[in-house]
Amino acid sequence: MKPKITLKDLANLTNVSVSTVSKALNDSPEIGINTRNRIKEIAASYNYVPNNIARSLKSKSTKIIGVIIPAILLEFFSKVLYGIEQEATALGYKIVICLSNESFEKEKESIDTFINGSVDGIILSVAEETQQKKDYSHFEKSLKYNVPMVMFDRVVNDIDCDKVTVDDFEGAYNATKFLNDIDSKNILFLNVISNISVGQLREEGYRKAMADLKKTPHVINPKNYNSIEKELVDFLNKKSVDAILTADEYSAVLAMNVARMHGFKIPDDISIIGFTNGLISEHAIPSLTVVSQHAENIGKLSVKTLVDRIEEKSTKHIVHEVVKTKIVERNSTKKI
Amino acid sequence: MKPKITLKDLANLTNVSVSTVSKALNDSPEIGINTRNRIKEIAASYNYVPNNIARSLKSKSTKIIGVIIPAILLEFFSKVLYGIEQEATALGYKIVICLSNESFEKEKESIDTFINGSVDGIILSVAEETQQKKDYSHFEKSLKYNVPMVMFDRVVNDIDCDKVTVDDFEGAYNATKFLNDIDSKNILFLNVISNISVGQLREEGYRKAMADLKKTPHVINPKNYNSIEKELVDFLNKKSVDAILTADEYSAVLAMNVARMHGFKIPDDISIIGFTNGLISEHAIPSLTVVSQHAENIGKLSVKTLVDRIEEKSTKHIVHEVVKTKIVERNSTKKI
DNA sequence: GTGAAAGCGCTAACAT
DNA sequence: ATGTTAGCGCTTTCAC
Repeated sequence: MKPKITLKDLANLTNVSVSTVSKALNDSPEIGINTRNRIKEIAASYNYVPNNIARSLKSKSTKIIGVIIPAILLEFFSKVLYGIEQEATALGYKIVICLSNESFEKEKESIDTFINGSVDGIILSVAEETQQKKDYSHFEKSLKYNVPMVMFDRVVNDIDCDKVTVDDFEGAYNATKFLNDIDSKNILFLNVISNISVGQLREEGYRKAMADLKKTPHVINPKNYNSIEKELVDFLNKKSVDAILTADEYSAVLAMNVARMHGFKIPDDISIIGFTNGLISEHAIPSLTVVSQHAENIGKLSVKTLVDRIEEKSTKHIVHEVVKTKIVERNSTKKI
Repeated sequence: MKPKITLKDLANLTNVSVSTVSKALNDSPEIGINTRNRIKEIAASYNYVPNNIARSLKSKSTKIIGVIIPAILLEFFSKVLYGIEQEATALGYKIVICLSNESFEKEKESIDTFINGSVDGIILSVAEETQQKKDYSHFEKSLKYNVPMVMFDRVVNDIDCDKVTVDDFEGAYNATKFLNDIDSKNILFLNVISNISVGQLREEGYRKAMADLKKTPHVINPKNYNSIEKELVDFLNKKSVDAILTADEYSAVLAMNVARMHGFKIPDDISIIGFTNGLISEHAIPSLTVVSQHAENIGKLSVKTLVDRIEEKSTKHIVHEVVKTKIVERNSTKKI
């Protein structure tokens, strides 16, 4: 990569000082309009572009937001990312992305690379492994370094930073009520993600709704997607079920297939609702009724919150924004 | 964001000079082992982290790769991104991402923000609008600035830079042969993306295969997803068709549904193959046979190619890597 | 073994 | 209206 032209080069070329060139290019009124134009022309003809690194060093601001997400292949996160990028661009920021791939170590390393001055702030969603280890020292570290940080979706309550979450509790609560309203008698909650915060919140919302409805809750927590079929079949053989709420999207599709293979008609015999409004819900047959988290909005709101903090427009208090969920009704639930 | 501790602060704290501190922290043998350790301890206790911006300014290398993709919500691109991130991390680089959202202007702006020294190189896939306008001046600009660049998937042949593509021509050629091998008589090519390079290449591959098979090619080019149904139905009513190859993934699912609604059994009456191995292919019913492009590998290979160029390990010649496609056989095609 | 000094490219306070 | 100078935080050559 051959050296680019610098202010100094331009100064030589134009026979003025570096500062004059700098001021001219920044349209400072200090410089006469004619020299200003002359300098600009020469700069343009040499394709001059100011070096951003040098600027950042001087201004102590990079206009870059560091983003750490657990997985890009989960559609939810790529939607959030879409929102983040849009809002960041609108506010004049760039984003640099690290993927933790659900690993504690990678998350920690990512934090380290962000607190060395290369970003103005951090947006992140906590890795699964971190939530299990409950080791949050790296977050505390980044706070100690005074790098503004906002956590979204998967957050750690003990960490004193801005947060943007989805109302998982209420979303599950409402979905349960919804199933009840379409006359479901026995509602099962299928939770493969009980190891992460959002999974737990959704389960609590379900339990609360069942309690309010004076119904007995039924929950199964398969270890992973492979064990769903067996556990679900076992349960269906033991108890009668006419509605299933799942903590994620993919489980709902699997549950639908399992139920159908065992002779249930959907939605006539069993209604199914999943969490997350993604491609596979839309294209499943029948299409899946889901609790939508407005992923894009979460991304946008995270950026707004962070930038407010960076530019110190926001109050000193920690803010915790909660994005409301919405039920998107499709064909996996009975119409009444 | 309160000021962080610097080398200078450390120098005061330890009563040695800045350069001594710098050398000590970088484990220079010039510095005595005892002072070295003393300084390191103090640095650690003050949570010292070297400022990366300053380093970059000095070293003229950022260890950052700029990535410009047309859309993050297309699964193909998020898979490529996954590959890019993995390989970049492995080679000690970070990535910063811009989304062109298929817009010429955004793509141009993104290039501008990358050629100001903030990245060591650029990886990109060309926006749809750019391919239609055929205005490639911004790419020429970035080349003039000597920023290494690699284009992947959607590339511009006229631009003199490294490229990584999928063998779209061969992929379509092979898929057509595959359909012929399972005894399809009338193979239709459904192409909604004839406006971008890869769509054209796939169509050419199909036409070549049909020519080699001495069959008459049949192609329909709907303007968008909404017009697929009508055009396809019109065609099915006019001609007999027992196999459909589509230029993308989503069209294949739509085609499958349209065909079924019109009384065709899949795969018994019509076999269908799509391009791109994504979630919806896997979860469609029946699951879809596709031409897989190995998105992740494309990402990894792009990074390797770029880093070779950045670190000048590669020869001076432009390289054009071609990733082979593979047919993933599922249930939308007849078994023989 | 340690330090002084220059310089990466830019900005801005302070001369002139 | 233009130039001089210092300095952002770091590395590195050269001197002691």
